[in-house]
Amino acid sequence: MLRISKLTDYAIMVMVELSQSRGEVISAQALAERCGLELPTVSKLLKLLTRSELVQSFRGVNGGYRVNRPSADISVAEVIAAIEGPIAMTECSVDTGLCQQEDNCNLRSNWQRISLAVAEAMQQVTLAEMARPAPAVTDSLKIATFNA
Amino acid sequence: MLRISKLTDYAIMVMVELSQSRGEVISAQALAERCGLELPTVSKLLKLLTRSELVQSFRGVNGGYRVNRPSADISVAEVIAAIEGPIAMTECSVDTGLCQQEDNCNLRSNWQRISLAVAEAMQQVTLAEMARPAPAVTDSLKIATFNA
DNA sequence: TGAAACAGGACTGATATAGTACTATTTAAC
DNA sequence: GTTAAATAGTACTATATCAGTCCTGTTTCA
Ligand code: FES
Ligand code: FES
Repeated sequence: MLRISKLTDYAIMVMVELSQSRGEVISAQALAERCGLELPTVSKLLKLLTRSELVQSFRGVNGGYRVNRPSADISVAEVIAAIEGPIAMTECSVDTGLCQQEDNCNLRSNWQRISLAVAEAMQQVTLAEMARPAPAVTDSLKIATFNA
Repeated sequence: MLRISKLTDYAIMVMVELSQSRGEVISAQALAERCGLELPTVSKLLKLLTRSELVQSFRGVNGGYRVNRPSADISVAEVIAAIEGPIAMTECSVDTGLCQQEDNCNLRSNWQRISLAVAEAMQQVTLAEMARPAPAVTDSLKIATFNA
């Protein structure tokens, strides 16, 4: 299904929530409640998001997490990359020597281009946009995803 | 990493090989050899590709598989969909009621749009293009995938 | 009738994901 | 200083998915 992991999905929810209170420090606990997720899970995500510097953390009493950039400046692609690593459809899209097929196969450069196109598509969607429902997708468009 | 499964990768290899001999019937065994893959694996893939009518199968002695459409008319997206199902980033992109978060979360319509954009990116790449190496991806572009 | 080839499904081992738990560290308030 | 609140880091386990294989049946041609 070419899907993002559940954790990544949660991460988007958390980031959307956080970025709606830009500048405010919010604890993992509070975020978990607002998003309807478990604390340990949210906690794990926030650690990853902190490492990627998408959010800033504050330890100690009254600590928590904060996002500095405006939500319109943070792309979905960044959040995905923070949780899952590089947006790459195959091992070989990231670097040479990683794909088992590399000897027999010269699809590598093409996979790189496809990965790039996918990454760009997701880079154009910001958290600000995610925060409000998009116009419904029509059935005629839906066909493109090869839904049954 | 948002990657396609290995099987899907193999499927593209097989389809590229097959589509380069358009109209010719080739056995699973022969395809396995040409692609450097195991017969049972290739066999499994070809069954799936047949169900999606991307290839046509012929049973019995001298049987095998054939592709009818020109390689320039078959998109990578179709092959992915044949192996993995709909191109959808989240459960809820496919249909309502499938995503656990649906009560708490109104990202659904946005995920649908993103899935659509991704699908469209891959629909524009044909097997004919996959068959020959693409121009190298430059480093400046590579950044878009958030490689380290 | 027999061999070549696909169809369908079932099974197994390996791998990745999801979720949790534990310990250490930092900070503010008292 | 002590305590409590909160994050950091890591390790662990159960589960689900994926990859790969195998078996049995069916079709077709020689
Ligand atoms: S798919 Fe990675 S080298 Fe061909
Ligand atoms: S991500 Fe599926 S409903 Fe929100």
